[in-house]
Amino acid sequence: MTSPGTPARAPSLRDKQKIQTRHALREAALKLFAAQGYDATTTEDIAEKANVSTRTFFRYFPTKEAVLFLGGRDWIRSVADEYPRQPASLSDLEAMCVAFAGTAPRLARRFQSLLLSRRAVASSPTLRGLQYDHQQEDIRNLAVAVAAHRGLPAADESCALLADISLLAYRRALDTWLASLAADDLAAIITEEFSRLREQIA
Amino acid sequence: MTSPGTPARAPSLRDKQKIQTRHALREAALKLFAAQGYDATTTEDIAEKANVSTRTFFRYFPTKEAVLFLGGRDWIRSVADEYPRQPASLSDLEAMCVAFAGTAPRLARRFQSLLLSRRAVASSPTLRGLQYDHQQEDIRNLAVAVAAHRGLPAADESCALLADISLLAYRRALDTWLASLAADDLAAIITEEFSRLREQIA
DNA sequence: TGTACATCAGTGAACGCGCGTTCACTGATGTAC
DNA sequence: TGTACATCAGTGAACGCGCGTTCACTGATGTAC
Repeated sequence: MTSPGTPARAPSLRDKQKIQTRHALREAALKLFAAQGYDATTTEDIAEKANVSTRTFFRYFPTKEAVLFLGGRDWIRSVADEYPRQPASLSDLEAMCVAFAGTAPRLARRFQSLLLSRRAVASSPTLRGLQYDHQQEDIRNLAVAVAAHRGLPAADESCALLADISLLAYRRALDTWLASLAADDLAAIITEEFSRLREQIA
Repeated sequence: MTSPGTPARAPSLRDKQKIQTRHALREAALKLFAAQGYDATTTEDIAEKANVSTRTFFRYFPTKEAVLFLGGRDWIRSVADEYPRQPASLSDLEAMCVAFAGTAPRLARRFQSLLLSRRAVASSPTLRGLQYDHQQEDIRNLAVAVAAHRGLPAADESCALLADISLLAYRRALDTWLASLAADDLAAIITEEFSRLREQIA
């Protein structure tokens, strides 16, 4: 929201410290959640690890949940952007597969933090619920991209279904990848999962 | 767990009262969650509506979450039983579709309570997380049935994927059905969703 | 460049609230004889 | 069938705990001159 009226000043020292504090809280929370579990970690623990007071925690995040950054909102956007650019010779699903595989390098760089995040989510139903919400949002966003590509004014059931299936395949690939504990060949795993998908439906 | 050593006595008055109390708590909770939301409903509210003390609530359920009965564990079992009985002339996915459609009448009878449950789940991330967990369990159970049908010793990735996709289609059908507020033709909606699935993959 | 004031990130302490537990008890139901 | 005792569902009150809020404050950073 950098409105035209607000010229982007260079970040002041204060701004940098704020960013630093926010980052420290996020990082501390992620590590603690992964290590001890979400419920076993108090906001006090997080604040302490980030070297600020509990009170400060709540100045940065309205709730304990909010400290976790689950949404890859820029990530799904890049998939949605990539999808319509695929050649018309590919089927819808093939195009989707390529679009997802294209994000693999970016994800590979976040491997460690994705692992921590996964462990954190595994520790708490609430976090699984929030992750589920993000998935639903991803489906909606991707469905809109599919609709646009098909020249439809809005996403219909079929667009949403394609998005849903594709994200399912992607999620399964991601799980396999993270469980393998090897930070490479995510793109290959994604491609494999999509072809398995075609096999099972045929 | 009716062990052979414990002959099933006729339920005593006490037993009946216990069942009744448990049922009253479940019912009260479901209605309150659907009406006011999960977080806005206290265990005290539930106990009061069920005409027992708060203390008694926790004698029946270890946590507030536990009062909701989200799992259709007998339901997924019936799908899993139905699936291998389909004629070999059907494809895996067609067989799955028929197996799911077969449970439609049973679900139609629970229409009202499913609607309430859906509204409750919509009100809280925690409940969505628990529902997600049940979905994962359903996938595993169904995958085992697929494996058995295919003569495999254990469920592999392909079995799990087929189960995952099928449940996805089923869930989408269920959503459409519940959103339509019409308690009939669930089987038709399921069949339609499965054929849409085939279209999108082809 | 230096001074005076304004802003604002961070803090401490006290508090409200709901979940879930512990303890000591009551009274209805069940059982032994 | 009737009495005496045992069991156990339900209760009230007090408490611990962690999330999240409110209030009043400090001291560092930013800005106006």
